[in-house]
This record gives sequence, C-alpha cells and structure tokens, in this order.
Amino acid sequence: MFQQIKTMFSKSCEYAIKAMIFVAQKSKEEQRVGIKEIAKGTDAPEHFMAKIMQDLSRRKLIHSAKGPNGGFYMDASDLKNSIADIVKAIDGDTIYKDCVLGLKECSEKNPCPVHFEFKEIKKNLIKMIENNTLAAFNEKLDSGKFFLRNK
Amino acid sequence: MFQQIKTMFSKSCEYAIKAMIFVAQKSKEEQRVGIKEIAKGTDAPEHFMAKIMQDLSRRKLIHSAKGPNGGFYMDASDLKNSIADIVKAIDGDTIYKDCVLGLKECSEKNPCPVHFEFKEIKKNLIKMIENNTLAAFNEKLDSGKFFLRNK
DNA sequence: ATAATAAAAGATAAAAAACTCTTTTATTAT
DNA sequence: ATAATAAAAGAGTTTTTTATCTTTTATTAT
Ligand code: FES
Ligand code: FES
Repeated sequence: MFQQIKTMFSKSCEYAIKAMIFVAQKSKEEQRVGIKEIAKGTDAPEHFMAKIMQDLSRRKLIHSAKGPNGGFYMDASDLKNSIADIVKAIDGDTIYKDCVLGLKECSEKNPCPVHFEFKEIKKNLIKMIENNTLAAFNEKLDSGKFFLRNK
Repeated sequence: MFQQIKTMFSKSCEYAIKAMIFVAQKSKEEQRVGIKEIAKGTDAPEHFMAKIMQDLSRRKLIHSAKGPNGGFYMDASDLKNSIADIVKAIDGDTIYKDCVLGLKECSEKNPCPVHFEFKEIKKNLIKMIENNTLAAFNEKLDSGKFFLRNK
C-alpha cells in the first residue's frame, strides 16, 4: 500500500528556500558561501543541493564565483527576491495556475467543486510568499530565533 | 534539469476527492457505482482508481459491495465525511503536522523562518477542508455548475 | 450447482523525484 | 606555468509515485 508524504513544496524547493535564506544571512558582508557549508547549514544532501544552487544561479536568483574564495553570494538586488520567486524558479507556477483537483484547466467557467473554496486560500498563500522577501527575512532572523535545521 | 509539478495534494488524493464527490452525487438514491463509471466520470486511470477506492473502503470512508449490482456507495454517515477526512486517509496528516520547509519538527520552540507566516495560511486551509463535507457538496453541486472532468 | 458480475488483491511496469558520484571548467594564488 | 580550489556539468542510482495487468474472492441470479 502507499504511504505518501505530501508537503506544500517539493523537497528541492524546500532546500532552495532554506539555502537562499542561509546565503542571504551570510551575504551581509560580502561573504561567499561554499556548497558544503550551505548543505551542512540546511540539512541537505550536498550534491543534490549543488544542483539546486546551479539552477538558482542560472535563473539569476543568486550569484556565484568559481575557484578559490569562490562560492555563492547575493547582492542587494538578489535580496529583493521573495519566497515566491524561489518557488516559481524551482516548482514552477503551478500553485498559481493549477486546479487543486487536477482538472486540465482551472477556471471560473469550468470550476471544480472546490474551486471557490480554494480560491481564497490560494490568494492568501500567494500574497504571503510574494510579500516575504529575503531582505525582510534577514532582519527578522538576526534575532536568532529561527532555525534552518534541527536534528 | 528538473521540471517539477507540485500541487497541493498527491494525484491519488485528487482522484480520491473527485471519486468521493462523484459517488456522493450518485448515492442519493441508493445507487451503487462501479469502478469503471467512477474512473470515467473523474478522468482517472481505472486500475489506479480501483486501488484508491479499496483504500478508502478499508478506511471506512465509503461502502462497497461485490458481485452483480455491486459497486461503491455511501450511507448518510459517509456523507458526513469532509475533504479533510479524505486527505488524511490518502495523504496522511502531513499538512497538519509537517514543517513547510521540511524541518524534522514543526514547533513554536524551534520554528523555521517561515513558520509564523504559514501558520495562519495552514489554519485557514485546514478549517476549510474540515468544514466542507460531502453532504454540503452534494447540495451545492446539484446546481450542475461544477465539473469533475474537462478535456 | 453454475455462470456472470464486480470488487479485492497481487504482481509488475513506467515515470518522476530525490539523491550520489565523477569529470570538467573557471579562477586564484603561488 | 602549475597546483589548488570550488562551482558547473554530466552521468548515473535509488526511491517513491503513478499506472497497468492478472488472478482471486465474494455475491447474485439463473
Ligand atoms: S477548477 Fe479546480 S481549483 Fe479551479
Ligand atoms: S517549523 Fe517550519 S512550518 Fe513550523
């Protein structure tokens, strides 16, 4: 039988958000962060995380430098990215567009039975992830009251 | 590279919700609904849907009868089940308990950076799926303004 | 009793997601 | 120039999810 574990985002996306927050924190003073440090700091498998970072880099959500003293870092404009930007880069915009019950199209014309119930929920969810930028997190997290790993 | 398609529920769970709504509609007058009809009516692969129905049946969310004139059906008490009951049966209670960023524990003591932001969203989501019973859908859907398939 | 029906169960198969290992490329410092 | 570093890219493997096919069991009607 099946044992599904279904969370809001894909594992890749979870890692991506954690990594972005992690690097944002360290990027405050021109520091670069290596993939090993990122993986450790976020409880993610190193090589898998590397792929995700490459992806985020390709999509211009983060900067990277090769060679000694290289690593990942963010500039001021990178810090303006929101959780939504990360989610869109990794999981795509399915939470924006897709029908909750998997109909081919989510529309007001052909709504599934739960369309209107979920409309409001989705609106709030989207608003939240769009309003929360990495810069905003940076401030909040300086208090040290939040965690990216716990074992 | 990856192209994730991440929706709120697993495919199994989407099918389960659709099937439950489908059977609820047909169960109004002691009708039994065969697996073929359910699969067709919900755009789901027949044998896969069969597994899901067995699962729902084992978990007492729906009744079934073998043999001629057999099929799936609901009694009054089955109609009291909510979307939440279906989700819990198929996807488990991860949306209740799990950390959005995948920390081992979701807690106020060790909150991840998005914990408090998502708290409210999750609360609304849970409230919604708990408040929407199949019986409630049945009334609403009689208007014929909702769809379980569209191709 | 027998045949027909339909769900239940079992066993694979295909596809997607998650994860690992190896090689290459760019950069820096010696 | 050379060696060391670290990201990028390539090429897998493993696990989970989704889907299909086959056999069995229970029920009904003849
Ligand atoms: S049609 Fe299903 S959520 Fe819009
Ligand atoms: S700790 Fe992450 S959502 Fe609660």
